[in-house]
Amino acid sequence: MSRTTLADVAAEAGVSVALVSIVMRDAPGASAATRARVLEVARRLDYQPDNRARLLRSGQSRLLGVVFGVAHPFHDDLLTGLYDAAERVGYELTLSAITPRRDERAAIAGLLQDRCAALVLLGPLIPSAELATLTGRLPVVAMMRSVRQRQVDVVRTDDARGLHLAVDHLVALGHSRIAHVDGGKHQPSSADRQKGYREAMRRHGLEAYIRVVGGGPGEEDGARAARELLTAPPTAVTVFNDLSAAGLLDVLRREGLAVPGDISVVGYDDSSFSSMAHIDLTTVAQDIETMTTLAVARAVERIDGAAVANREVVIPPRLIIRGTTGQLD
Amino acid sequence: MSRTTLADVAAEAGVSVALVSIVMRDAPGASAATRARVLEVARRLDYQPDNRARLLRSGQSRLLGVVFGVAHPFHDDLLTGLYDAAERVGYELTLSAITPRRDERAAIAGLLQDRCAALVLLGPLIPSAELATLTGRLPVVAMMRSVRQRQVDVVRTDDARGLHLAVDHLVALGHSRIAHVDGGKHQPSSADRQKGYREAMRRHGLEAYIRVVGGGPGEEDGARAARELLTAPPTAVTVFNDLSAAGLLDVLRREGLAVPGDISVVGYDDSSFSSMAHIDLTTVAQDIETMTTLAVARAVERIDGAAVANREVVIPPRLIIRGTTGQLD
DNA sequence: GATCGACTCTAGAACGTTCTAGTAGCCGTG
DNA sequence: CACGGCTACTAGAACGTTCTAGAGTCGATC
Repeated sequence: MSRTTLADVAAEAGVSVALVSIVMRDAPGASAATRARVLEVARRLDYQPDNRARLLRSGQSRLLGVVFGVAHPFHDDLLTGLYDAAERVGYELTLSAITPRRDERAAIAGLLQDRCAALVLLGPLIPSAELATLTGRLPVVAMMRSVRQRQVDVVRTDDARGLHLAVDHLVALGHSRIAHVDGGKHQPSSADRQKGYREAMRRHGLEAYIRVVGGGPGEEDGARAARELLTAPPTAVTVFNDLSAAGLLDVLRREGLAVPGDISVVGYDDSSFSSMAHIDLTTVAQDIETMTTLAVARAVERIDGAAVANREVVIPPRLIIRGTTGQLD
Repeated sequence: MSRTTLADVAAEAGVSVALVSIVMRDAPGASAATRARVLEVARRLDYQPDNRARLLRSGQSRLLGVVFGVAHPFHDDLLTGLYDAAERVGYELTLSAITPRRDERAAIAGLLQDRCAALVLLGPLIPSAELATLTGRLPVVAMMRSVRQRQVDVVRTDDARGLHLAVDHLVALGHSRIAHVDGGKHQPSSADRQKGYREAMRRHGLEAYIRVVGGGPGEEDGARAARELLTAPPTAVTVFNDLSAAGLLDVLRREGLAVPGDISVVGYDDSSFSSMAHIDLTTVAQDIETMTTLAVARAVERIDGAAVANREVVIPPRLIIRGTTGQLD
């Protein structure tokens, strides 16, 4: 388990440590001949650069810390996009997970001592004041949540507009008794989505039909909401997210309601599983590629000390019409 | 964005750098009085230790690299357990994800230059020879997959036995026409589970009823298998994993089959979503806590250079009986 | 043939920490 | 009072890298 270092390679190749460093970094200052020879020796000795020493010396880490939650399938989709975006700009990602027994604060603390250059938080739940104090130490980009504090950058979907799209679509199909399953008070984007729902209903003159049932981010929350709805089923329902919608769908179908025959359902997120044939959920898509690209770009701008014009970027959502919504008879 | 270092704290507190280091590490060699004073100054200057420098100097990194796949919900459950287990033995975790555009090799390469002390791989797909070469550099523990090469440690569930449990349970309920939905040739544990199914069927004298349909690890694979089964439905089916079982269940129910009335279904993994009321899946549980604890323990033993008696640890599974299996009329 | 510039290379300091080897003071013991 | 053995502390090297400053070499230019 002995690590070969620059010094080993240098000794073997008969050159200085500095020169080997130059070659490994592909920096100018070495002849083609020695470059080849050093590379050959490095390969032979199975040299692996030590990132830690490298970052320690060079000061800047080209490393983004990402906090995600194991309970959120949609976070997996975002991680995929973040890896792509980071690679494009030459950054690495370090991940820190939130688990049932490891909260957001612990996840963030883990990243802080890794000296990453900036933090990207997926739907952070901690108070925004706390996020603001973090910015004293490094740039912070919050995704999928708005933050009042001016120091924190935000990249999010226009969630109110997302629910406008959903309600408009349902109204166009002839629905008026449209309910909304909420995301619960712990979900940052929950309020915006509910607000969007209410606005859209009012705009269509349907305030009399406004009905919000308590829910949450998980499948079981949707299932619970479905049972509550069944007491007096509406003809359509918009749901906080896809996972919750999946739970709701399952209960509805099991109780013998046809979707979309008896009731139409719209989810939110366009999680990768929502497109699968057997779910086939009409949903509001967050533009993952744009969001992740912008979040990474924003983090890098801050790291580079660039001036940032609009600290809050709001991306328009897209309605994806699939099989869970249909014309009202 | 200026980070305060040990030297800053030392200067402010009027002591040496070494003493501050002692205090921060909670090591013996400082009086209670100075300890308190130094801690106070550190807090006031908002000192954060630099993990990189710390690890660089102390040689051993107390850091485990974990490779997981964003497409596998069960991996999220394992991550949860791994975090717990690592914390108990005083190790940290660095995660590296496999995404649709970032393969296992890339994920591993990312961890290697972080100089983590060992690698824990969740159901690795790369050839075992390649895993073996990795062990030249650092200890490697593969979970949920057997590896012939002697250098690689393995912690896995006794998958064959898992399917024995499932088949035994179904037979006890009166079933004989029991089919198995496979995990596909890319899933390492697929072969063991299929083998277990065949053995158990034979043991019960049911070889005539053996029927294996092609599947895979995802929800859509299960849905596809369900459509294939529908041509001549068996009375029970064992499925490669829970995710696939969920897809299968959905298609079956949609086609009007009652579960477990017309057909019983057994999953595998006991993923967190399988216990939810609306899925309520009978399944073979992998013992997450034991597996993750042992995987971490094994990694640590190797790091410490301890001799390892049995390099392959096989954990017995447990059958969790829920609502998708029932007596055959 | 001296001077310049480009090119290749090297010595040694730095990054922020831990570790080794020590120094100084103090107390108890014979 | 010399000695040993604590306790509290410190100087300085070390970890593996990058970076700065500069030293040689060589050919071209004046």
